[in-house]
This record gives sequence, structure tokens and C-alpha cells, in this order.
Amino acid sequence: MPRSVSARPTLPDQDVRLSVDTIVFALEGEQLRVLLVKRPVEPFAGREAIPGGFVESNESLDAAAARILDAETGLRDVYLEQLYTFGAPYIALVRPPAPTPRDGRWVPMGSLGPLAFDHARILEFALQRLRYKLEYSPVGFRLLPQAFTLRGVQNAYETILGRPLDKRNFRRKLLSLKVLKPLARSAREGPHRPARLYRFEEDKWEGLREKGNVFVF
Amino acid sequence: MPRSVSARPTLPDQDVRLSVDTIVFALEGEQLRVLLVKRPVEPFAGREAIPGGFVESNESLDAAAARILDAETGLRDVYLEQLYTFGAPYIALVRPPAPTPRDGRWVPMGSLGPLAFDHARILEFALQRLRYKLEYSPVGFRLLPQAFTLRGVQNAYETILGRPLDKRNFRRKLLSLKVLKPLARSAREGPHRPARLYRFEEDKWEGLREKGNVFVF
DNA sequence: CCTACTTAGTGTAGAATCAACACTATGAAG
DNA sequence: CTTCATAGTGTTGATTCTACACTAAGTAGG
Repeated sequence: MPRSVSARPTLPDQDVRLSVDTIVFALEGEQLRVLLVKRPVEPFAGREAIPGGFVESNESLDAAAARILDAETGLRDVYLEQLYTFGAPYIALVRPPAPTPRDGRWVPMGSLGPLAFDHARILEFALQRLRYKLEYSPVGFRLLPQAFTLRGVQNAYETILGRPLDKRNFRRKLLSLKVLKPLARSAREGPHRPARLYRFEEDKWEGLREKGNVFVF
Repeated sequence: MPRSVSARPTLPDQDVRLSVDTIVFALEGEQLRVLLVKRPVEPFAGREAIPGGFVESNESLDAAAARILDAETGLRDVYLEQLYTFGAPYIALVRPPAPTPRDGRWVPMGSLGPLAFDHARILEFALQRLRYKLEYSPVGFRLLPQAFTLRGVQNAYETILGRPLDKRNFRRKLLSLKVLKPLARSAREGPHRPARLYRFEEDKWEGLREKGNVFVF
């Protein structure tokens, strides 16, 4: 299965090798300390760095992490955990109408068949990430058209989270963030009362987190 | 700088190559959909999979992700974000007394000098992770001795979070999780009233998240 | 044995936040 | 002008969070 690793970009061009870095924390009195080693070689010879090294062929990442940590610092038998379980780190979000892919097909998350590798687990994980991310970042709006209705946002959230949300509570909370700009035009679809359209104001979002503001449903 | 990538373990032994996988989400009506492609080659030929491919030498991960997505699905100009910013995915936690490393040295998080690569940013990120993780997982106890006092836990949390916590609120909340087992013995250090010792019960933690229980200070 | 010292350990009240809930307003279509 | 379907709006009770101060107990020293 794919694993999280890192490649040192400062390596010679020929063949990329994989490196694992390990951040070691310890508490000492009132301080949180981290273990650094001095690099004996270029690049950055002499600079302090997080312990890390290259994965050998046929070696698991877990094994490599343990081996390298031992080799570089002499530490062994410590609690070691992979910070992220999976290594395929890209998520893409597209706005509707979803483009028709030249190859591949769109599959509802609810009806996945058997997948290659451990891709099923990766997808599950990515969905989890997306859910968590909804709470503290504006990723949701990247899945919506530039102009959207409040109902549209709520639908998106409900779809992603997989549960219904209270309309009034949702609107109150969303609007209280003051990141949406009401547009002049309103949506006209169906023979019903059209809803107001909004636009997401990227810049207004900045600093919300610092102010302790979150967006949890 | 190191980047998040994944290695397909099913590759021939000789030289490991790097792959990037991209999960593409889109909303369609009431469904969250994901883009899958059929693998044309072994391993898992014919199986559906997340679009992904190998990074070329001298190619950045961002560039590789975009290139591969385009090549495999024809999608371009979508919002692409690296799920995790850094690729060094291991964090180790050691209990006091912190072992003396054969090489390297312990550095307080507060007084880091210049570091190799982008390790400063990685450390900052790891600390963030550790803080977040405190809230929903029992990692904190991995930094403490097997037997600890409530004050000890609070000190650890205060150190990691970098801010003082209310003693009574902290104890109430921690004990309400019912994951600590009081021990018979109590701590004897200093000429003062010794505090009760507790042990963390790993198994009691399981399922706390499901029950919607979190541990935020 | 008594006193002093220092940390352990405990409860409450007011504020803020969350969750549940139902009706009126408005535009389109016929 | 009536019908229909969705848009849009406040309040209340429950829960959770935060701020805050005193008594209890063990050790050490006289």
C-alpha cells in the first residue's frame, strides 16, 4: 500500500529516493522539547535537522523510521506513529457542473466497488479529512458554483457530512461568520420563490481561526 | 523541501519510484462523487483506482499531480490542494526521563535555531498536529510516565498548548472521560501532600469519539 | 507533638452556546 | 387572483463553558 514519505528535493537528479523524517517530542519540566541532529553531510552540513534518512528497497516505512531513528540518535523502543496513515496527499475539488472526464468515471461515494491497492481506505480517509476540513476551512465553497444560495451550501454540507442540518441554525451560523457577500441577483430555477445568491469572500476568511471562530455542525 | 508522496509497494524491488494520487471530489445533486479510473496495467489491471502516477525526476509534486490528473482523466484547471503540507509523517513520543540520545540533542521548542531544509515549518506543523491530536486522542499520556498525577497531566497539556488551564475544570473534564484508573499508591515527591497516581486505561478510550466525546481545553 | 508550609483536592453560579421547533413571505405559473 | 413550493425568519430550554476560593492532608522542622 502507498505510504507517507518524503523526498529530499536537493538530491541529484538521477533517481529520486525516499526519505522518512521523524519528529521526536519529549516533555522536560515546563518545556516541550524536540530532538534534532546535526547534519554531517551536504546539503545543509552542520545545520541542525529533524532526524531522517532514506528508505532502503524492500523496507517498510515503519521499519525504516525505526531503523533511521536508531541509527541517527540511538533511540529505540519509543512510541512511533505515522503522522498520516496514507500518503496520497492530493485532493481536488471541482465546481458543478462537473466536467466529463475524458477517461475514468464519476462514482458516488456510496456505491464504490472493489478498488485497486488500498484505495478504498484512502478514499474513506480523504472523506474524513474533507469532513473535518469543512469545520475550519472554506473548502466547501470550492465544490459550489461561484454564486450560490444558502440552501445550496446547506445541501453541500449535508451531503458531505451525511446527515441533515437544521435550516435556521445553519443559516445563522454561516452568516455570523461574515464571509458571504449577498449578490444583487437571485437564483431563478423552478417555478418557486428564488433565493438570494451569495459569493464567498476569500479574504474575509483569513484570521477567523485566530479569533477562535469555528464552524461546526 | 520534502513533500508528501506515496510509493507503490507492488513495484519491482530495484528502485523505488514516487507516485502521487489525487482524489477528485464533486457534488452532483445529493451525491458526493469521486473520480475513479480503470487501471490499464498490472497490478490490479481492470480494477478501478484513484488517478495516480509516478513523479518524474526534476518535477515538483504539485506539477506531477496536475500533469498526471490531466493525463489520466483529462481534467485540468481544478482546485488542487496537497492534503498535507509536509511529508515527514512520523512523530515519536517518549516518556520521561527522556533518554539521552547518543547523537543529536534535545532542543526546547521555544528556542530553535536555523534548521536544515524546511524543517522549521515541519516542526511548527507537527506541533499543531500534536495540539489538535490532544483534543481527540490520548497521545498526551504517551509523553507521561505510566503512573502520573492529575497535576502532571495538566502540566503536560499546558506545556503543549502553551497556555494555562483551570485546575478544577481540567480535572472535572479529564475524569469525566472515565479513562483513568486511580492507583493505590500516591506520588511522594517534595515535602508536601502527595497526589494520587493514575494510570491511563487504553481500552477505555476506544469508542469515546463515536460517542461524540471530545476533550477540548 | 505541634506548627508551618505547600500542594492536593473540591462546587457553584452566571454566561455563552447549542438544539429543537413552525410559521409567514414571495415569486412563478396557470 | 389562486395555488404551489421554496425562501426566509426568533425564541426557549438544555447544555456546556468559564471563572473563581477555600479546606484537606502530608512532610519537615522545631
